[in-house]
Amino acid sequence: MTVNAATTERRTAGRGRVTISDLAAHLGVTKSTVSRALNGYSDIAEATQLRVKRAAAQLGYRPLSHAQAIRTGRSRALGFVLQSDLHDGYRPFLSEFLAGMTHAASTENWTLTVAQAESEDDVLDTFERLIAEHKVDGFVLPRTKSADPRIDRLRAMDVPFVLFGRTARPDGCAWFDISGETAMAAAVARLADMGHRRIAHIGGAEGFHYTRLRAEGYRDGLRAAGLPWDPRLVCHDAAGHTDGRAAARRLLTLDRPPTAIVAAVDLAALGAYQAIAEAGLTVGREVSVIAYDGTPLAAYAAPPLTTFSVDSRHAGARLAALLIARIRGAAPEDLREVVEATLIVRGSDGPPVLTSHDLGARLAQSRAMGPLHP
Amino acid sequence: MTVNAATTERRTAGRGRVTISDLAAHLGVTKSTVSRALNGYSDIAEATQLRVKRAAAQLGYRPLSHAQAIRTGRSRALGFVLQSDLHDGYRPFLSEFLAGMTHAASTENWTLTVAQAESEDDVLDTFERLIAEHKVDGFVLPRTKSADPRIDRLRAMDVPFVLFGRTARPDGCAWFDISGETAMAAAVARLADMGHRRIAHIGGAEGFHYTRLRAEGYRDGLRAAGLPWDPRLVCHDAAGHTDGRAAARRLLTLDRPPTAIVAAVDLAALGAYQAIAEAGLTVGREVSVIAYDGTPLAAYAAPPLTTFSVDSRHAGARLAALLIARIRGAAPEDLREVVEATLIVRGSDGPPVLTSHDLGARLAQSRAMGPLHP
DNA sequence: TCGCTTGCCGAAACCGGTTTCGGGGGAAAT
DNA sequence: ATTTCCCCCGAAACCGGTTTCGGCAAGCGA
Repeated sequence: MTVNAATTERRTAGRGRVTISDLAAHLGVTKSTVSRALNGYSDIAEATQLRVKRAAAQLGYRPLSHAQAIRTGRSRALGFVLQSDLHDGYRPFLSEFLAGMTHAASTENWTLTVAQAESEDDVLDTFERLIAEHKVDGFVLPRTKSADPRIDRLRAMDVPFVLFGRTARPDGCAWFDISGETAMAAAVARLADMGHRRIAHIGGAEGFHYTRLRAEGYRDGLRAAGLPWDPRLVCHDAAGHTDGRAAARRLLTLDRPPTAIVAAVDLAALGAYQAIAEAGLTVGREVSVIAYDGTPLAAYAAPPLTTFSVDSRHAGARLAALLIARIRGAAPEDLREVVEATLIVRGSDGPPVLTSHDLGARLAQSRAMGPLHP
Repeated sequence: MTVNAATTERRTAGRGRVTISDLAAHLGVTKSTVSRALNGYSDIAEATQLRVKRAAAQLGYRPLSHAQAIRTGRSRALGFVLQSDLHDGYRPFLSEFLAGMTHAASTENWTLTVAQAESEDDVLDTFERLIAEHKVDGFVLPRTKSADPRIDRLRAMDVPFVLFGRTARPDGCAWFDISGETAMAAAVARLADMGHRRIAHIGGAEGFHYTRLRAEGYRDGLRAAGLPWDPRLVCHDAAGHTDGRAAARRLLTLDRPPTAIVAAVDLAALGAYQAIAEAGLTVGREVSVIAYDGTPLAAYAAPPLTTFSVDSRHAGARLAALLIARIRGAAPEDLREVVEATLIVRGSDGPPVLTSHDLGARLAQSRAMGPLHP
């Protein structure tokens, strides 16, 4: 205290921030002691650790992550790169998702840096750059594909990452996901219970693993209900509104059309709405629809869409926590979580008012009389 | 070259990155020379600067922004904090906006770090924290209010910032904005040209400056068309679908109801759609609707919504560029841009099929007969 | 009593940059 | 020919942390 009185006088320049040297001088120890005490090194006496930590809290000392990074190579930053050539630019959940990630990150005093890339190759380059410049310590990968080049690259670079979603070759991967397969199966079960016998599936964009899982869930649901799987009832690669409309149009020209549709994504379902209306039918009566995503606007469709809601904010928060754990060295096998989506029952599903046979007849008749004479 | 041969041998450890020392050794100069050459100091000979820059490019040297930050206090990072208690959680443009910001930032080798706060006070605390820890050098402020506490705080802290939107007291502020006022005025002009004489306005959420500007634009449009401004025709504080529906319901109970509605936001317009349908009317015939935002889903409403589209990506890019310029010392008065929105004509507007008087009579009659007998 | 281990902490190097200071050397001035 | 000035650049300190190394003192057994 007496010896260090002079150095204690040294005023902190930068914005009044208290540095590790200030803290050390205040305590009458060296900054190396402070550093090791705060980082919990065992060669610092328990009592000293407590004293240092208490003083740090009291003086409001927070280490500069940049300064740490230069020595440790770790910047306490999570990376998130969004790929903007993915044509389904509609992401109402991004805001919630980011909020979850940054909230969870900030509780550990980590930050989130987001980058952007034009193409898949550009994403990989961005990974390289961000890692080379130590700007981030790991990545959260949204929208995982069954075969995902990003995973291969990060694995090769030995850079920590976590998936939002699952993938075909899961070795070395940590993830958080929402079970689209059980949701789709539950949707089929619900419709079968209502009396539907012809239930179609409009699948999501090809390549993404969730599309595969949801299609499997649809199949599982049929099997559990004792219904046959008919390839004519499943449509592939419907990413958006237009695709969904086209898919539903095709389904309604079938000899034995479906009386219910389970869509992998809300947007496709909303497209199907339009096709159903064009055919002179009413959603929720002649044709039931259940979808997945919980898009807010779907609540205002006519009729309001019955859909599975996902908690994007919670997903973001879990992913951030998992990634931090992964960076700290946890094994990826221990960092895998899958939760259930929750069904929001609204007005687009109900018992069939027509059998598939009668529905087919009615559609054939209206086609013969022209679309404007139902 | 001969003297430094030994030091040149020193292998780079960290991930094979080339450091300033590597580059200096390679060139046979000191790292101070390299640093000043790359930063364009005038006390380095032109020829040397060229030689250093060439070698840096060739060897792929990129300074570690952390290492720079510790001395300069600048981290080459833009801050963006999203406030998650803003109930209008629907932000389909966030993805585009972020893409624009990060793209522009990365061309200057800057990054974007996003944070999150639960409340307005929390936002201010987050500002303090991010600045104190030198994590960002400035902020982009979305959704500016007429009186915005964030602006006051950042002004007081003397931290650079730019607004997405304008504000009531613009001194010291830089901004990028899209002119909602001219858009609203153009909408009124368009409708007046079609023959509408009673044109209503459904205003946006109270407090946000864009709401005020769009309301002014509506008024300007009326004045230019020689139409009177009637307070009964303007609704306030409609942030979302529900508010928009309520507002339109009220408008349709007026003695002389509007034959056209200009909505400040798409969501409110979509709510109005529902109220119009409930009243047994058809959007685009008895009641025209023009809105603002360019929400993608509005293209699939029935009828497709005529609306003003904003280029969120461009906005993000410009804001990033402006903020970087601001941080580098440009005067805020020189960093103000306002661009026009572009009208997307779809199916929700057209000449009135009924006068306001006749429409009022018809609505009164259907109210008397009950809502189910139009 | 002595030597040896062990616990605890200080001194100093280090990370990768930036910035200050000072001096060598060539050109212009005397 | 000498002085002066200025152009360049090297040497070293510095930013705020982390980590290595070594040494002092207390505790232990012999």
